[in-house]
Amino acid sequence: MEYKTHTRESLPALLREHGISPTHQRIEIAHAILSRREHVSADRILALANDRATETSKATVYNTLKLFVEQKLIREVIADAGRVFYDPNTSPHHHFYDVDTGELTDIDARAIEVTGLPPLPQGAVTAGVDVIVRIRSRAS
Amino acid sequence: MEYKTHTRESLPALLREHGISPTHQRIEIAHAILSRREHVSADRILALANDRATETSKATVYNTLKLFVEQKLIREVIADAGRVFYDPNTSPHHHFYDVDTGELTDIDARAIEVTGLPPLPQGAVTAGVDVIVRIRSRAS
DNA sequence: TCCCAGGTTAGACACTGTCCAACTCTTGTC
DNA sequence: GACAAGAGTTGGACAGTGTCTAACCTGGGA
Repeated sequence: MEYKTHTRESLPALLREHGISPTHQRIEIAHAILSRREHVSADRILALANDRATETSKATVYNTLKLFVEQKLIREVIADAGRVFYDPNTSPHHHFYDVDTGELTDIDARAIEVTGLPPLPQGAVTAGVDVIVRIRSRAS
Repeated sequence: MEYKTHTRESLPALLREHGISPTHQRIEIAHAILSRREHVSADRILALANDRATETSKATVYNTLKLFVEQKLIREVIADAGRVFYDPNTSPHHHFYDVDTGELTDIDARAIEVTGLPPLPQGAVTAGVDVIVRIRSRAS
């Protein structure tokens, strides 16, 4: 489970490797996600992308995130109702989700083993196995 | 993993067992979820509860679902961004989620084994482990 | 009967995400 | 460089899910 560090300069090449033509906006968005080890929401990415000069619209952020996910540059994590997190780490791993703070933390997939999965329904194909360990940090 | 069958007549007692005073609306809502083996969304529950004479408002449906979850009468399943499913089955189990159709299916927890969970962060308490196997049924 | 706490309600609101039609930018061709 | 065509971006309207609030109803005890 490794996070690579990316500078704005190395991003265009990375995007191209994933079949994405680099534009100003896409570089800002990629930078917002890939330059940190956190799991960020679309909301937050929109804010981060507009921290610098370039103005990036909400529509572009959503279009771009969808594109990045399709091209496997980032991953979606669904842990919370009504908010998707984007994960810069595409290697197989799972998550702790702190119900109280909304914080999402990685669990190395090599640590966890999921055994005994029943056969899939007829004609179905696995698209991914997500393990989310919900935790509470506050006494409540 | 067993589903009990509940009639409208047996529901008041069940609600009371869970510390919930039974009202017309709550019985309708409980019936909407517990009389079927499916996983229903809040949306659908609202429609089902209003199938019969009693009128039940959106606010009541949401209040009641939250109450039922707190009192462990039903369970929340977060598989899809922007929509929570409610599960009449509270015994430990996991889910297949069909990304194409939105269908949610049970996997008996006894079948699956999750081993090697790393220690929880300081002071944290497990609130549940969810395994969601995402599948695609359509060739796409 | 009256009172009161708990339960319910409509409707306004907030938030996340989608859609659309117009606009701008990039790229390839001459 | 000039141009056209396609790709990308944009604001704003819109949709779906869920929350909040303040007023209202209801039913059980004194």
